[in-house]
Amino acid sequence: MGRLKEFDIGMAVDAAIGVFREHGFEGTSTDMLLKAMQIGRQSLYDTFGDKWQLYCEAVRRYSAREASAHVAALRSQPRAMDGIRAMIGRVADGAHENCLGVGSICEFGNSHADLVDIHAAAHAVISTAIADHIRSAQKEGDAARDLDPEEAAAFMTANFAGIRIAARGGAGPDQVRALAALALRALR
Amino acid sequence: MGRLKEFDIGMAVDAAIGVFREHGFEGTSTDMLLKAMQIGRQSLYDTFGDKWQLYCEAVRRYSAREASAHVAALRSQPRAMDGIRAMIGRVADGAHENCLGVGSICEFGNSHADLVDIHAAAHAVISTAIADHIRSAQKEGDAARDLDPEEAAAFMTANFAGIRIAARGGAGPDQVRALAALALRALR
DNA sequence: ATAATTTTGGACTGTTTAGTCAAGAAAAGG
DNA sequence: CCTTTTCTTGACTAAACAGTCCAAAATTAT
Repeated sequence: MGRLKEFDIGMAVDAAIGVFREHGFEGTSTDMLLKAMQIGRQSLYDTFGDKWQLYCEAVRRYSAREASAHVAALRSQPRAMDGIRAMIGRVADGAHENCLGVGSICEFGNSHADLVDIHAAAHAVISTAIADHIRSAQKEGDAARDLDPEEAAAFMTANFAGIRIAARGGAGPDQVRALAALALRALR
Repeated sequence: MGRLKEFDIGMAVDAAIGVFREHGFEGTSTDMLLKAMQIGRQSLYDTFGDKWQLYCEAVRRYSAREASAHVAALRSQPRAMDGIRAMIGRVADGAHENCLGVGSICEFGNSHADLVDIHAAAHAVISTAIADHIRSAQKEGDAARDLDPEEAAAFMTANFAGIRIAARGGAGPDQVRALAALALRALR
């Protein structure tokens, strides 16, 4: 049944994620990818098809992981509002590293169907989880009753992007934390 | 004293802005620029130096115009908080078109000194204008007293980016307006 | 007019790009 | 052990890339 792959595909995609999130799709050459992934040229094309498919795979893996981390942070606290605080705190703490999701949307918008699907899937997971937590927080008396949970969830995810871009633009940890605090303020 | 330029430099830069804001720097080829700007190759290099300098010029022009528009919206209303509302409303209304400032930060972060300076200049204008208006709104009783005006201003600009990315990611006009309303909510 | 100066357009260059080809190396199944 | 399948390596290709060169055209100042 033939030879086995010498490299771990997950690891290779992770390395590709590292390059793409820093330089975007257009700013990344195949040579950069090969060096970072530590694989040969043909291995890349055999395994992933072409640069675009590898990019999609990277965005997919990144988004899925990011979505799980968001949800995990949400559920890490017994009180719903504390979970929301933990989630946005996690975003603030990691904001110094560029986000592949934001970069991908910024670079391509919704002009590529396959990419749109990937983003939509991750966004659905995150949004519904946040909306649920907003509803719980409303019941627990920590969030305003007049908030629309879906709108509030969209507001949170928009603020993730805003915080990350602020950080990429040079905002320091204190400023980033202040942004997170103000975003939470809109919920009460 | 030699021949005069046949094209208007401002117009040409505007055309370049249109291409750059849609495709980013790396995603734009010189041929795309020449076609959009309707000038010859040599004219581009004589007038602007190279692709990077043209890009910087485009970002500079775009940022300056955007900053003026923000400030104008702020000052369009007698009451400070109404000005803030008008400003974020303007962002929401134009969010369907991609922002070159956001795109530029997303693509290059703060890794290029010249670009950092351009962003810093525009950001300073906008931030101080917003902070001033927050202070006025506090005096007029429309904004919470415990807000730090600089933090609140940074929060607003971060939300501009968040709103624009949400729109680029597919959010419709209603969703975008909801995001703007929630951002304002954090101020009171 | 004419000379000086500058723009302009097109051809050109060397490099980098994404992607392919072909031959050899390695390992699983029989 | 040997065949078959797959992976790996490096050379290769054709196109796109940013940027340059040069001669012709155009316009102002003298």
